[in-house]
Amino acid sequence: MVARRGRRNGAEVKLDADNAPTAEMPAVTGAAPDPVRVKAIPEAAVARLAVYLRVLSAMAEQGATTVASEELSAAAGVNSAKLRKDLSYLGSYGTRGVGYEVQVLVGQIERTLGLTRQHKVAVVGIGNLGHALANYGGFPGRGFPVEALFDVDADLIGVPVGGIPVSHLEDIPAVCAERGISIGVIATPPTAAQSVCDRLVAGGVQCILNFAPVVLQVPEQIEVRKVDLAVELQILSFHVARRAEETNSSHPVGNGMVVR
Amino acid sequence: MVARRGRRNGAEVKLDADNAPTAEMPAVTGAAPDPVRVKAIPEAAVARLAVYLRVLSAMAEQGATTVASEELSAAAGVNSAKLRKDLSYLGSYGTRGVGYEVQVLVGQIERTLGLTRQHKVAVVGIGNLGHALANYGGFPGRGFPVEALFDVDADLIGVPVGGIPVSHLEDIPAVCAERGISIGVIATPPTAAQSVCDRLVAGGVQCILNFAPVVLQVPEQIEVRKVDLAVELQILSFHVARRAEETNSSHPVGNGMVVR
DNA sequence: AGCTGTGAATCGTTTCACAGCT
DNA sequence: AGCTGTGAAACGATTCACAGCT
Repeated sequence: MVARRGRRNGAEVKLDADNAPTAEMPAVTGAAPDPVRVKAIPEAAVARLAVYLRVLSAMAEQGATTVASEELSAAAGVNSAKLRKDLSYLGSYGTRGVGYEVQVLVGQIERTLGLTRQHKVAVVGIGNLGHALANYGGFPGRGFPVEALFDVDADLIGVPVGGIPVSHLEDIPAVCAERGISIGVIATPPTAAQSVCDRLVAGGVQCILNFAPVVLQVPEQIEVRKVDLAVELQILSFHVARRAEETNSSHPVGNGMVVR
Repeated sequence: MVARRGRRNGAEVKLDADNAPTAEMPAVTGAAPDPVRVKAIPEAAVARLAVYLRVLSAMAEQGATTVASEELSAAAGVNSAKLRKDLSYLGSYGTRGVGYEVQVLVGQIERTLGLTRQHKVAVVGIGNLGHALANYGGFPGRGFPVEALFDVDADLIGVPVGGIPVSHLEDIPAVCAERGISIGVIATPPTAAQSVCDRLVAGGVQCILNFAPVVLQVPEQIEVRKVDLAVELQILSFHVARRAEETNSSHPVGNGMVVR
């Protein structure tokens, strides 16, 4: 079966934990009533689960009780094989010949994504973007209440935005710790981002969502996700350029970029 | 290495025989005078090029003239092998034994990403987020000037935001066509997003950056990128949950009551 | 008859490791 | 001696295709 190959000789050995994406390993759990443990879900699948969840919630609201992979996948913009594979990471919650029960799926995805508890959010940098984020007022569906706001601007300190008074950057560690913030959102100018990040970490936040265009340095147990407007636009720009090049496939060179 | 490239990076037709379980034929059949195209840059690499570009620009500002892969990769948060591979897609612009010339690299990346020309942007939905985006005033480094704003709200029509007067959603096609908008940014509530998207497409935009939590349906030549706050937070939530599970690996924690 | 769940094949990305140039 | 450029190996994600359940 899974042949395991040695590695030549190099640094770093990544302890090959056997997580074949589909294997029924005899979990070491004793007589656990609930098969919760098992294999890791691929990162890419996690992102899609969040999308499925939204689509399913919408369907539930419209009274759907069951849904087939074909239908759900179409609504989520993926193909059905991928959808089924993704859902299979959760366990077997579908009914062959029928489909999935919407409510069951919603529950399982919420459990898997850790949405059965709240995650308090702090927003740092109350400029245009931070303001917008703060006013979102408890991001999506209640699970992510914004409970702290920070900025450097003296004129803003104490002013409530979306119901929460703004505190000073220096108080990040204390306030985050005190309020039990678990997610920090950085919406500051790039120059301030790293120091803000350090303070958030000092305050005990576990994850950071970074809107500032900088690569943050964090201790390895902290999870960081980055949303970068400039990068998104530049990727789009690349595609426009590529399309233009393709359409008038007349000037293949001009600048010396050639076949490899 | 005779890999043959399909036309497009994403979609592309399958010309694969969908039968013989183990039979495999030397793919590529009638090779027409297929022009040898420039090797396409992997999608994943494109996103990183944008990051390298920013880092390089910062280095240039501080007077650096050359940089080695080790240094640049560290600053960009990737490893050096990946960096070198990514840069190799642009061509050979480094000097063995020395490194890369910062200015040369900046120029090549800009050219590759299509940043040598401007891409006019329209922002639709002037709520909190749209307002923030509009005020960015010509996104990153001058290459993406915001030149049109739209909303449904009658109170907003005509009011200038960040220097540009807001127009009505209905005028999207006409205004976009007239001003030569190439990128549309959707910052509306989810319910409006698809219709806005259709109008942007009608107005001739080639790419869409979608902040609304919906899966957009677009003609295949339109490139869409999505930025989804809820999804980002839920991914972070997943990691918090997984870490918690790992730390206390024994207790599935009963069954949390929920919130959502 | 229909649809899920999943091994196996395929495809894309990352990493290794070293030849080749400076 | 040092650093790039790159085949090839390893890894990871997606798609195929069908066995197995309802």
